[in-house]
Amino acid sequence: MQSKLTKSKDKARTAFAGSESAVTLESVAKAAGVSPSTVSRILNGTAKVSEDKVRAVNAAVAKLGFLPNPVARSLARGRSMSIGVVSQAIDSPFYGEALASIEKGLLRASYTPMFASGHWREEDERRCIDHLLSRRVDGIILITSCLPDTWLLSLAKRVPLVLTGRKVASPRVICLDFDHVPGARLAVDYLIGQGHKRIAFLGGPTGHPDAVQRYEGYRAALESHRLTFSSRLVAVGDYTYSGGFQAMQQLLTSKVDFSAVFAANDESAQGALLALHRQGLRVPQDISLVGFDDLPSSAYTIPPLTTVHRSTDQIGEAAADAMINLIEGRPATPKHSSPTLAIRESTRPWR
Amino acid sequence: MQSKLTKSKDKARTAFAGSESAVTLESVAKAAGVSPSTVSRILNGTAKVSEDKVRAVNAAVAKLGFLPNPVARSLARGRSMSIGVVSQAIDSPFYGEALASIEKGLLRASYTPMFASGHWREEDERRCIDHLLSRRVDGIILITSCLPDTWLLSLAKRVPLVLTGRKVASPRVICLDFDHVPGARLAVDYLIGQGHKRIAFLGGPTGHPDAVQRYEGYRAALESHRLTFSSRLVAVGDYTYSGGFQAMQQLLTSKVDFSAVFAANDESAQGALLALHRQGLRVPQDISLVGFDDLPSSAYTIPPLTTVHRSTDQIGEAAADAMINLIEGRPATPKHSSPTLAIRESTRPWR
DNA sequence: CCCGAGTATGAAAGCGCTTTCCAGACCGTA
DNA sequence: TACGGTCTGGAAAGCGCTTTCATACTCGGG
Repeated sequence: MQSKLTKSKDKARTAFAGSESAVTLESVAKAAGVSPSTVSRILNGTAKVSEDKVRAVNAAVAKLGFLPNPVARSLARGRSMSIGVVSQAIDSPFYGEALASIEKGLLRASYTPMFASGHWREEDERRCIDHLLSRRVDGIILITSCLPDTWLLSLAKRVPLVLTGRKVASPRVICLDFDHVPGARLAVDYLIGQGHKRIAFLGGPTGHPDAVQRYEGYRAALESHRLTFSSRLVAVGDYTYSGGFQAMQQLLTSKVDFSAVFAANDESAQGALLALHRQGLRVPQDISLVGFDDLPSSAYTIPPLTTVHRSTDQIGEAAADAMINLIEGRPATPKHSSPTLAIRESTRPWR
Repeated sequence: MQSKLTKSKDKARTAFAGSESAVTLESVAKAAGVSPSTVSRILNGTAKVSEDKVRAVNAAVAKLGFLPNPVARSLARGRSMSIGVVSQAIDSPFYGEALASIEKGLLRASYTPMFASGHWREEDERRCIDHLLSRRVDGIILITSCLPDTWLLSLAKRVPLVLTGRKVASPRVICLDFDHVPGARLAVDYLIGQGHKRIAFLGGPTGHPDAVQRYEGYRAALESHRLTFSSRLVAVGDYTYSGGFQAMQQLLTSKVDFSAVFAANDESAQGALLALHRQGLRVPQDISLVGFDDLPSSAYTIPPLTTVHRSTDQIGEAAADAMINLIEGRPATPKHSSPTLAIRESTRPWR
């Protein structure tokens, strides 16, 4: 009854945080008849406080709908409880998913993510890192940075770092392997297993670390099956639809012979799909195609795309966990699951 | 033991903030031989200060590499210079683009966006609004909220709001029209202009404000051309690929007759595309299909999708500008550009 | 019954910046 | 020369919280 009423009201207040226009820790202290320090101690569990005071304070907190001011808290503690997440494009389909899972992981530990995008430009990336730093983030997660290692190393002196797609040795840095090499191998091995011998590679932007690793995986797979590599079978895209489209066209006009294509990401693959279609080539009857990333849309292309799948959920949460462990001084053991191949309808055995 | 504890704690602090520039406004003041207040005044331009002191301070700032601590600043000013942006899914292709442009617009005015996702669930959305509020954002941009108007109205009492896809009358709220109705009309008008008479509608989730408006546009277009509406021509999707796929299948198995389909968003349309393909129906020869949103991928579907295009850049920046104007008390005049139809290859005249 | 070891709690000192308040310098005018 | 007014810039009081330091107070052993 009474309690029920109070409860629902409280909930509403909290919901709007309307409660706190002026409710401070001090007012709670006054209401509870204790000192601010005691309230703080109770709220943070930083010291033992007698049962009755705890009750009094909790009651006051509930009654006033007190919500600690994180800004003041940050200032006092010297930590902002927010961590910067810089990716290259917040609106990229693949990274979008990863960001969503980072958000989830961070929030769970009550850190707030601050997203920023580097747009594949060193300068932009540097600028937004500066911005995050000025906002006093407690750590930065860099999703496939394009900055040089040395720069990152010195950045690590200012703030703990989690980064993907590269190895930088520092106690304040955790590197997450995104399995580009084994993923690419998986794809190409599969094609080879299907009897394909002449497999083209539709690469990502040169210099882009991910792209380089996927290329390496492609070459490694060929090599381990003793298939000769030919640079004529390689076309450079830029990870976009249009890049994939153009690269495919180029491959087609160059008259090289191939029966399968491994595209370094799904966006390229989808562009390639259209280019093939325009040439009257059927997938998979004439050409087999494998992508990388398993975008949500890739299950709905025509035909549905066979592609390398990684659990973005796990990736993102691993990144978030790694960061939190790093910050809180716990040992960080980024575990990760291996990539798998989502076999759909864009591939078939050769001949 | 005791010492060990202290030490590890110390280390932890260093890890967070310790190593970074301990250069504060006060140290700048000292270096420049003036008082902190003067430095603050110069930095913020809040009062007139003599030329020589300005020079001295600027020199000191440059020399020490002083970067004001935004946390302290927020606490003192009572404003955080950050604004909350809640969308339903940070990883949705369409909203992703909008978020990117909001980020740009906000950053330009040196506000920081704080993104959060509601996942189309009232509860989640409420929770993340709470979170943003507790972080003391200066305003909140809600991209197609699913919360009731009354709730938003009372939220507006706490914090200025910019919201899309609905009308809520309040001086502290700016509503941005995302042109769902005219956009949908555009699409359907086009199909009608092409001679189609039986046009199916592949809707979004019921109750979703955007979806409702797009549906309205569909009906309005039919009506204005005196085409009779039939509920049998309407299938409900959920804005996802698979939803579109299923809805299309349902439409197909229901044996209604139609020559064209208007899908309420591109993801649905792409799902529908596959469903049609599976049935051996060709687009556009057998069925014309129009989408909505013009996702980057939509130019690369097979066939490339005719779809309603809106300038996400402008939308996002308009939202950002509106928010900033609202906060800074300037009159906000959200201007917007009309949607256009990107005519590609998924449509053709009837018969 | 007293003394030292704990312990629960309050007072107060920050965290780094903004802003109010006030004193002194400087100007013009009578 | 004196007086009101205008400026400039320093001192200091916050912003709301954490944390150290100090102070009563409890308890058990000698």
